[in-house]
Amino acid sequence: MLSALIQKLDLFGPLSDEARNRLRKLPARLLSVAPHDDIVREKEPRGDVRVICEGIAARTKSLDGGDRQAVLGFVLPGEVDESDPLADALDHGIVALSPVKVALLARQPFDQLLLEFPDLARAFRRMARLNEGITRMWLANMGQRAADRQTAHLLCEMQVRLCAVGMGGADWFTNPLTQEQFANVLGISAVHMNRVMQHLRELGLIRIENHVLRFPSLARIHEYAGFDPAYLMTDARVRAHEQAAE
Amino acid sequence: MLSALIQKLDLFGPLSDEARNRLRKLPARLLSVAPHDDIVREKEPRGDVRVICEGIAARTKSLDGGDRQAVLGFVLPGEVDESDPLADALDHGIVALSPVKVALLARQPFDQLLLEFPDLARAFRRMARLNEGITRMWLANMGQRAADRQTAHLLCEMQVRLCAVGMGGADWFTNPLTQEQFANVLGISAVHMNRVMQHLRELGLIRIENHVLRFPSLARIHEYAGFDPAYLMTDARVRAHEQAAE
DNA sequence: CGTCATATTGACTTTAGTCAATAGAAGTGG
DNA sequence: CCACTTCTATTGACTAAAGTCAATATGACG
Repeated sequence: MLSALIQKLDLFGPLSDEARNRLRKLPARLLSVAPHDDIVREKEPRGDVRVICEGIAARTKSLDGGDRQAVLGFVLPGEVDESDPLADALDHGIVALSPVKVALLARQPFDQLLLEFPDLARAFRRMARLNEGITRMWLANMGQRAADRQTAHLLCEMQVRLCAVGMGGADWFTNPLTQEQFANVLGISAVHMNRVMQHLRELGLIRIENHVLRFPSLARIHEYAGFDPAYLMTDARVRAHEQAAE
Repeated sequence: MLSALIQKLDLFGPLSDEARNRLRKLPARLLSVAPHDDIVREKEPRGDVRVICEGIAARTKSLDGGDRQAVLGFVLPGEVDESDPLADALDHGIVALSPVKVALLARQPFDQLLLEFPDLARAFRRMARLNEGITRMWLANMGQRAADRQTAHLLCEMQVRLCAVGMGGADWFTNPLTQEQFANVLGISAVHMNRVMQHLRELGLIRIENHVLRFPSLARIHEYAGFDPAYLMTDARVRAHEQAAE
């Protein structure tokens, strides 16, 4: 049930077998959530630790008394509801974007485990730090540039991240989002999102068949988007992993 | 020299006198930086810890090979260059927005001090967490809403934060930024920024004399901006402080 | 007094939003 | 498997927001 989490943590600092086993044995319940439903409501008092096992969710913050819902980032399989599992509370909500399976881990034994295994706590902190970097990149990407560049950048990021959780390959990924959801993430209208997608297709930067989004040329869309995957730390994590394997 | 830092840390978790003294005695140099000059360059290898003592700086990320420079957040007096002082490196630069005085603390003794005084480390972590919350709020605020609301929101935030470092009062602050800098922060053009400012003045939401920006009615601009100061944790910090004083 | 940075204005272009309608795809019950 | 509903994608026409270019004030300061 927690294999996605364990696999991901492992990339951030190899876990001992014992930590791994203890994590696996934590009291947990599995929950299915339909797209558009809340996984954690904003301002909800801190409860169980939520681990996304399957599907994709988004961190959201509602504005203007609920009129708009800003998307702060994605939560992918293997990630937890709080960027820092030791934080007091969540200042934002989490909503399912696709059908999602969530594991609920009892808070108390979880916290206990982090105290017992500093390596585990460290892996979580690193994961949190990666997410902060991604948030900063989103902030830089959005608001500063034209919608088509933003979109291209987002797609590049999704390719790398979804690839890491088995939802894609070297130049493609299985797209879990509707255009309306993309629009919401970037804060633009759905109509405009549609036109941007067409534009990217006309430029030959993306191709879509079924729900597979493919980049005819990685180099070209990276260039167009100004995308440098360094901030996703894929390399560093792979390196860490390889070291661990030795 | 480090009084701003110590005062701020104190709000996040009262420091022992010893921690305070040791912090004060760290090997340090003081540096003056002119507006527009770099305090930390992006991708610069990790060096001394920089503490802003006076003035205001911004975290920035350059896009499209240096054409644009996105602003990720402010660094105010008492804050350090890295949100988490234990992080490996900085994924962004820091540039002075006004004349700034920076203290450079030798990295090694600083790290050592954090290990010796877990309370100190904890205060830094809390400060980092606050900054993450602010970044998320910026992400939500920008990109989603019209420029005049964004601007109003930013001004509300600045009032609270600058007030906390002695650059303002209950309904005003000494504005350290030019309109061009504001425009850059919000990712809009300087011309549009100017028109937005005029609009806010016409609405009676702000008033400017010399470099003092005043809100004729806190309630009205908060309402207009959809601003809720909770994310700045001013209350929590004040409470923590009061408890400490007992 | 002259110079430089900052703020302001006007005219015009581009980007994105809104409204409304239509076309396609996917899913459901019979 | 088909008819039907519903969600998703697409299009056109029009409006509003923001950018760009260029000129002109306004102010701070040596």
